[in-house]
Amino acid sequence: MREVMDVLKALADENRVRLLFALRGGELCVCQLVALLNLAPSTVSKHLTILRSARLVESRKDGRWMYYHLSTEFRAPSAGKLLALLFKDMAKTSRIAEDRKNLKRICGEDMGKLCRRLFCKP
Amino acid sequence: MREVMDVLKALADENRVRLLFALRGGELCVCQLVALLNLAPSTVSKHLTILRSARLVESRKDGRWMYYHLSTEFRAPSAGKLLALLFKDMAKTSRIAEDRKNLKRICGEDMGKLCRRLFCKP
DNA sequence: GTTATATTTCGCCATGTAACGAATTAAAGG
DNA sequence: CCTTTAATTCGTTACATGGCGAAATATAAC
Repeated sequence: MREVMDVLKALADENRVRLLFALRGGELCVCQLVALLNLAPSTVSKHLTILRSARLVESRKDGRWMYYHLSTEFRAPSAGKLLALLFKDMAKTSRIAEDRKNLKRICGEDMGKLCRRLFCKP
Repeated sequence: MREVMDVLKALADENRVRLLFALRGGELCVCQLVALLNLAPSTVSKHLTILRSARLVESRKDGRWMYYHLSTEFRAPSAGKLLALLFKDMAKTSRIAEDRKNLKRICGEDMGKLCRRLFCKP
């Protein structure tokens, strides 16, 4: 029961659901996810840790950058199917549509500049 | 997004998931659900309210008794499928197995006695 | 109508969680 | 090496949530 509850608890926060949606298109760097949610890096990092503990995402380090992607294999049985269902349901909500638009712009930006911007938020 | 998040938040508590499981077999009276979870009646009532706001359960009043059952139609798209998936995943966890056993016993008991027991917990 | 009974609502407390900024770690680049 | 930079961990704060018991509500039984 613990494992499934971890998944359900991980899905109970809107920002984490937005992260999962963003990652549907492929792996993304933490700085891009920070730009998307417009939250403090430390906050986003914590959310990603929670998603990873629930086995919903995996990470890969490339130099200074950390990339996150959706888990290919889920320990919790059929969490993948659950996500697929969720994605289908929510794909058309306004917030997700907005995110998709923003993400397109963010992915077009230079990642160096993006990161520099992260550290001088007033 | 709000509607789906309501469902996900409702599913993020173990006791509420246990309630949903218990209701799979058909409608149950509040007092039976209280006996199952072994929590204060007010607490169980609150959980049921949350499940109802998420449109996961519906209620029916019969005299003094209030019966709850799983929603037949879910406002949040495919919440039903989501539940089905969940049920399939968790049916074999020990806690749920234990609940199933207890519920069988509880349903055999006289409901009047059950209710009387609720109000003299030390 | 008064009492008993089943459930819910309310007020409270303890714990959990999301957010931030500061400090820390890890890897490049000078 | 020392600095810069990307990400995480830590410490704190504010707010959400789960739990209880007491009071309120609604219905049946007397």
